[in-house]
This record gives sequence, C-alpha cells and structure tokens, in this order.
Amino acid sequence: MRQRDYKMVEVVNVVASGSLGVELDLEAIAGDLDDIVDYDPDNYPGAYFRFGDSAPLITLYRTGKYIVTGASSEEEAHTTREDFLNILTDHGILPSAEDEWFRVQNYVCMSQVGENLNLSALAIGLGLEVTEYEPEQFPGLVFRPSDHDCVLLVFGSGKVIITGATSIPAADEAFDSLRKHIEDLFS
DNA sequence: TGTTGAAACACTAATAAGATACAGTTTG
DNA sequence: CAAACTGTATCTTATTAGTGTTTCAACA
Repeated sequence: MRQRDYKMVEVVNVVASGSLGVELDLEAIAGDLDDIVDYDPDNYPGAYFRFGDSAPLITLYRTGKYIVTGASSEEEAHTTREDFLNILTDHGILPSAEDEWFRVQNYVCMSQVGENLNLSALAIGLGLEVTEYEPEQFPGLVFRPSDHDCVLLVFGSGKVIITGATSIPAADEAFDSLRKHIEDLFS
C-alpha cells in the first residue's frame, strides 16, 4: 500500500450518544446541579450539562438518553461522558448496564485539497446528480458521493468539510476519493 | 368530524465563505 | 457633518442524536 503524502482529515466536532437506561426527573436534577445544568422545558425538553466554558455539551433527556456534542476527539467525548456519569452517580443516579450503547454518531472533519477550485466546473465533473452548488445561497458545493456514507462541503479555497461520517477512516476515505476525482478532473 | 400518522420544527456543537446588518471610528 | 471605511455579529449550507409540540395530510 502506497504511503500517503497528502493531508488527512482533522476532526473538529464529535457527536456521540448513549442511554442511562433509567427514567429521570430532570426538574430535580437541574435544581440539584444548578451550577452546571441548564434546563428550560418550555423551550426544549433536554437538560444541558456543561463542565467548563468551552467544554463539550451533554444534553440529557427524561428517558435517560443523552448526547455529547462539541468534542474535538473521540477521546474527549469519552472523558466528558465519564465526568457526566461520575456527577450523576455522586447524586444518586445509577446508570444501568445499558449505557454500553454509547457510540459516536457523527464526525465533522476538515481538510484541504491544496488548490483553489472552480466549483461550477467541479459540480459538472463530479456529476450534477450528486452535487448541489448555489453560490448565491451558500458559497460551498455540497457533494453527496454515492459510494460513501457522508456529505462533503467543498469551498473555492480548496477547504473541505466532511460531515455525517460514523468513523474517522470513513471520513478519510471519502475525502481521499474526492481528492482523486479533483486530481483526475483538473490535471 | 374525529382519529391516526407523518413530518417539521424547537435546540446543540463544529467548520467552511459569502452576504448582509449594524456599530463605531476616521477622513474630507 | 456626512460619507467612507473597519470591525463584529448573524445568517446561509450540511450532519447527528434526542423529546415534545405543532401542523397538515389521509382515511373512515
């Protein structure tokens, strides 16, 4: 297998979810953990947990299900979850074994193809049925490859956002595929 | 008309780049 | 004193989980 000499994807956001397997009284929890929990059921049914100013956010629901958003690595998602579970156990909420369901649902990654791109030409080259490009609405080209389970946003600067991937290798392969397409089309 | 279901919206994180809005400052 | 300019903020696109409410469709 040939050595990769190009830039791989950089993870910028991780979304993960799990379940405590217990029904909860969010009102009581929010009252108990006033300093780290925000809860406004009139506005949204989830209770927001945040450990620090720029730390990832955990949204906890009545059913015991929860979502971690804003982590910049899978490891950070896991450590945030551990902090969350520790706080809950300290307050007498014991998660059931069902919490093994914790899993990353979405990776948002960034990369760069290393050249400025003509997005109108790229849309035609990749195929109009798999691309959306309306620069008056949004400056990025939306690429939904048929052979990869994620979506790529491609910009004129050559920067690329890969979103919807459930693993880093999947994001990397999708980006690599796009990179090869661009290489074939413009050289 | 009542029921049922589906869909869309409320929210959150993060990134890209372009338009637009508005505040504040500098210049003629 | 008004026009010009700079800086900041918010919105556009996509993705994903979750629950509650609302809206709208179809059917009996």
